[in-house]
Amino acid sequence: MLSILIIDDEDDIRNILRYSLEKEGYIVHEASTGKEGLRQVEINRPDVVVLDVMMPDMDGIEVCENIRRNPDNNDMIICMLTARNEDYSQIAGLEAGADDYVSKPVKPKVFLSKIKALLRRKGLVFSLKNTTSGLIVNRDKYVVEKDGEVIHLPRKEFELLALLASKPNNVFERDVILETVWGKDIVVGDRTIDVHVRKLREKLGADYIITVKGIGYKFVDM
Amino acid sequence: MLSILIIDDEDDIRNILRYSLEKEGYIVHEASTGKEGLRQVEINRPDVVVLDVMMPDMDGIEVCENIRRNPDNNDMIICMLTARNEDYSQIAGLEAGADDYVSKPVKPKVFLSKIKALLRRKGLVFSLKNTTSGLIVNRDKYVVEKDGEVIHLPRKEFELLALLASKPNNVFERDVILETVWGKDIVVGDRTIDVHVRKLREKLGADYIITVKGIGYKFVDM
DNA sequence: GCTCAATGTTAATTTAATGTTAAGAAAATT
DNA sequence: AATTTTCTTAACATTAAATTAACATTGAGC
Repeated sequence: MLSILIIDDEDDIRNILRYSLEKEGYIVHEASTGKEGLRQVEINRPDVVVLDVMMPDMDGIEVCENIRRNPDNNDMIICMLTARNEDYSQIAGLEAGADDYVSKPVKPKVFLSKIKALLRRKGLVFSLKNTTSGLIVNRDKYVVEKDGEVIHLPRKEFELLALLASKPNNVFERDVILETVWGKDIVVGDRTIDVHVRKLREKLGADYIITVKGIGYKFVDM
Repeated sequence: MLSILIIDDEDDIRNILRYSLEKEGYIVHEASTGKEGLRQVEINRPDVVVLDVMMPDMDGIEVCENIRRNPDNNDMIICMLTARNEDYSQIAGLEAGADDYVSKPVKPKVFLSKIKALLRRKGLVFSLKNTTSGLIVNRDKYVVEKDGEVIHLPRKEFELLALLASKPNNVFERDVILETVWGKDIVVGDRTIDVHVRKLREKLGADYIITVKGIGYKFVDM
């Protein structure tokens, strides 16, 4: 599961970001000062750090440089929050080792798409784990791990499972599944999805995928 | 009744969307240019604006910003139409204040479910959460939660409950229920609604649904 | 307290949606 | 090109869900 650390002194911002991120299934940690942020970086080793440039105790740039000073944190994605039109801090931030910046006021949707884009660039996206069910969908290796056992899945089956598992317990309508896994204007027969679901059920063993008749399918996380 | 304004220079697109939307009972207005669109926004004050990004006279982004510039339009839902894979315009659109985007070619069904989802999110339709009664109608998961217990409901039962619970204590006439849950020109026997109500009562336990003899039913929120 | 139309109840029936299978196209691999 | 793997289709089976129909009960208005 991907974890994200938010370092910002404003409670409101932290809450907004936490809300958006958690809704998408990320694990969120918070820090309200630069110092506390650095501590958490070492403790929690987040995949992404969202970092406000302007903070009372320590400049975001400084925090960023501090994080980068440790080579172990090379893979950590750092995204700066800057006040609108602060050209200088954006450049300084990137110079200090940030991967991207988002200007305030933060719009959740924009923010999320940036985060996702960054994760995608780093190849981290969708390495998502469904903790309770013990199933890991590993996009890097294009493989699913079930209790240590590695299950290879063909593309379509993998994409289908990845989609369903991206939001456990969420029902995906057949339309949506078709659009996402098969593509916008690809027309396939009525039974195609079912056959793929069948194969997934066969390979995964337990009843991870539930039919919601008349609507679609969902991946259940118990 | 909910009204929707379509701003797009392509006649075909407008016609397709108009058709889908009107079939669902929305009031549809059209504009073929950005300028005309802005005029109609002020005149008709639609609940939803569907906006093409690429238009000859005025960029969709620009139109979007124009709409948002007026705070009265804050609640207006803006949905962008973008060409396939135009990541940039999607993000730009969201930045400009759009709520969501649909990529072309537009599939009516997908389009409709997005519009409905947006309306739902804005609380314009089906607010779906019945606080006092401790019953949550969760459309994403397509289940009803009662004190933590999840109850799966078949489609018609779910839609029926969702409708009734969308306005607690409001009486829905049988006509209206039929039209909404079953559809405009579907004819079913006299007892069909009753049977569904019976099943809901059975599954939900308490008397959430009250009969108003001669009129219809209502969901009571105690 | 009758009456009757409206609604409740039940179980059988019908329908629509999905499950299953195997065969043969398509794509990848070799 | 040959082989293997993956994907799609089509025919048929199965099941959940929706509907009906027959009969029971209710309650508003007389």
